[in-house]
Amino acid sequence: MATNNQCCTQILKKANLSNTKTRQAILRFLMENNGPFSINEIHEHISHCDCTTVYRCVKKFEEYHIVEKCDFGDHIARYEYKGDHHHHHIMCRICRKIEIVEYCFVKEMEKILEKQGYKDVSHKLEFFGICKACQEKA
Amino acid sequence: MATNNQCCTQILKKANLSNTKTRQAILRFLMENNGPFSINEIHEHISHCDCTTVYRCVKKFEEYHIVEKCDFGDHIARYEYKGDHHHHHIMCRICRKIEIVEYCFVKEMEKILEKQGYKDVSHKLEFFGICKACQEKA
DNA sequence: GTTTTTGCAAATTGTTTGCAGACCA
DNA sequence: TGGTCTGCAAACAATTTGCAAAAAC
Repeated sequence: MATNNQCCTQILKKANLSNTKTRQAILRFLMENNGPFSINEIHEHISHCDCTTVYRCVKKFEEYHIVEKCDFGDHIARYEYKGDHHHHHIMCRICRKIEIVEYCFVKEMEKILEKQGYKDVSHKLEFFGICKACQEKA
Repeated sequence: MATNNQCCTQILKKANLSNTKTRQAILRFLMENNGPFSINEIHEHISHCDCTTVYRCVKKFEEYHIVEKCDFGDHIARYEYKGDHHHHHIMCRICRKIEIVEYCFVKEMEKILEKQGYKDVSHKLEFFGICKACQEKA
């Protein structure tokens, strides 16, 4: 516990973010539990803290690349501690439970997930970049 | 024009959806213009029709697999006519312009998109399925 | 003529903003 | 002490819902 708090402090310090109790609590929650969490899920696990603060903190964390925002197309932003290894997620279309997917090629992954017991697997893949026009403007 | 309307009528009939002017107009707009469009974009191109109706129509269309919902993580749902060929999209992080991506392997695709002039290409890939627990409940 | 769809207004939900007081450096 | 962070309330924006009138079958 002490070690985890120290770890959070280090991360915040490294990013030049001030080290408040709330920020520590949020960051620690995200570090100790893997998988993306909604603002409400984070809020429920942090004692005495306003939802607004959670919004503001995770936004700051995202800005400093400490956490990553995930989007599953249900209008709910979810945030995940950005560990060192690249992975994707699978969400159950019914219960919304999220699990981690380690593999990294699309069609093959779908097959593997089906072998693991998921039914009707599909995926959403979107790319983001900066287009030529915007590069020239900048 | 007449042909397109006939085509829309056929699609609606096939899905057992009643064939109203508004539905025809929305479907036709989506069929004639490729790429995903937001509710507002659709609404702007349809004459004399309420936004609510657009929401309701595209939802129905989605339910009947006539259109597909796309999500780029900006809290705006976009809908695209579901043609026969599988593809993905790339959105400029700055101007939000969306283009179609034909290739289908992630890391390779990023490289190809960079060669085409996009900068800082990244992607979001999420899977959806029905988990074992939910299969058993059903 | 019955059912479905539409338009309008109001409600809902996730998220953001403004401001005064509390906390951190 | 000076600047940043937090809590609260109010604002916002995308989407949904309720209901009566209009259109489709």
